[in-house]
Amino acid sequence: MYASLFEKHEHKRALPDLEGAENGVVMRFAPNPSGPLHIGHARAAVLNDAYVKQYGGRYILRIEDTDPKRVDPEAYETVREDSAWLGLGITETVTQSDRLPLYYDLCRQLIERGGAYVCTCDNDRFRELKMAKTACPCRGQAVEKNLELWEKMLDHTFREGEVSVRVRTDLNHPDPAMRDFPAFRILDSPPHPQVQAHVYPLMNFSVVADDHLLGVTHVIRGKDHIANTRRQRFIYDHFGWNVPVYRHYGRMGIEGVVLSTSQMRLGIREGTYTGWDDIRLGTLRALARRGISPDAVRNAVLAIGIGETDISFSWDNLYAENRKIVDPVANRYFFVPDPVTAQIEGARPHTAHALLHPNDASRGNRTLECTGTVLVPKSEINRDVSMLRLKDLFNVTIAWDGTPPSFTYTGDSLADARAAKAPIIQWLPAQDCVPCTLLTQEGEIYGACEPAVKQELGKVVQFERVGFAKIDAVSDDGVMAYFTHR
RNA sequence: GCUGCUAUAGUGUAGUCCGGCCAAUCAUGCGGGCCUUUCACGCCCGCGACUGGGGUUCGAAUCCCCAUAGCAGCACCA
Repeated sequence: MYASLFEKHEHKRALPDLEGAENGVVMRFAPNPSGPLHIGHARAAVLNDAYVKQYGGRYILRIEDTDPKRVDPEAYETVREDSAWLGLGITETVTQSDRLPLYYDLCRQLIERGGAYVCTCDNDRFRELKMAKTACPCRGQAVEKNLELWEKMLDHTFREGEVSVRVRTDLNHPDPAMRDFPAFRILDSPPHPQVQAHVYPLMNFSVVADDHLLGVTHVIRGKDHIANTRRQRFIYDHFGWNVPVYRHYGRMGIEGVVLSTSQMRLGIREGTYTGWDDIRLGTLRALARRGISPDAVRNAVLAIGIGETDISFSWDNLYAENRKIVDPVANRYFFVPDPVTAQIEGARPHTAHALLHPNDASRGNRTLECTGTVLVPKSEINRDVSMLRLKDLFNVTIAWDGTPPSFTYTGDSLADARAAKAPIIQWLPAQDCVPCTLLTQEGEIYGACEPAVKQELGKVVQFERVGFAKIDAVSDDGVMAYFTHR
């Protein structure tokens, strides 16, 4: 199922080859369970996914929840749902908080190998020493002493902030970030929602442990991890493990939406946003609600690729991808924004038959009964126009002999309208239409649409001459739709 | 400040490793036209870039040096 889809993309946009991937790969997508996935996550998720699909292998969803401060209990499920929406070919899911004993065991081994020591120095003090390239007193402790202290960490002898496990690296390393970085710390609060613990690995340790244990062969991640990759290298070397192949893509600037989880959460709590799928947010749920297809997100992200340069995400490109997907399937309807009522003199009852899709007559058509009074967009009625063509219906002249202007039927001929260069506009029978609110990122547009739109709940339609819209809710009061894009 | 990375049109991207086939690819965007009872789709035409300066070479987007700009990291976050 995915194969055919993928080949279609692969035909046009091949990702660069990964070295050592010929016999298949094991890759992973490793988000924090702190909230729903957003476009930034989608890049990591889709890129890794694409390579697994290209070379074959396993794709691990690894939920990285080793900092209880950054865990939202609901996000475990949210992350899975969003991953599924994106169409990721996840073959297995692991959660780091389930694996604490594994990390503890490896930590003991690392200490035994002399690759780590337990440090009881004050944080600021250690920092000073680190900057001065000098060893702290703990660094010279015997392995036995370190093991003893490690046991005391585990048995609650120490409290938060009093002790940490450090990886022995190179104190003379030119980059201070490399020097004896921490691997474990104690966190007494808040409690972890998933597990009872107080000793937690830092990301650099748990990532190495899991990448090794799970057999990860290739890692594609953002360049904010370049320093971590170098740090993690020290741990691999202590254990003598094989290092995966890494690729670091550049920073992606995304304008116009909120991406910060804390900002989103705050806004939702305060009522600024309606929820995680508020269309002003950059979450995948928000995109879905607006009618962006997951394949459009995939294609847009794959087109960006794994370049190391910093880029700005292009909504235009995403919309173009989405339009390719949605245009062939979206039914067309009339939506009249900011409507004015026009009574048309001399109009006998007409029935309009408009195609549901202009390029596919087999989909059938919709019928609109005009009895003489119609709704038209206010923006189309101005003194520059003397004649209008109501699309699929007939022609009307406008006379500005008073306020409001008067409308008169002037025949059915499309050719006449063309000759007069009359604008062809959408309209609705005044007696047979429903209120419709179109929600855009800029604000709400009030109007009316065809009653048949109610049957498109959950789908993307095209409001002719307005743009694509996702039908979000229908009720006796009318229709709520989200503007997707033009 | 220290450590490192990157630099092709408005945006994204190909080409850079192994210099000539690149007066630079594709997509998107924008402008114009055709088609069309939508300002959608489709088709055609056009606009638009190798950060700057040196050097090597018969020849440089591609190699070297310098400059500039941007970014990342320097957390008991991931």
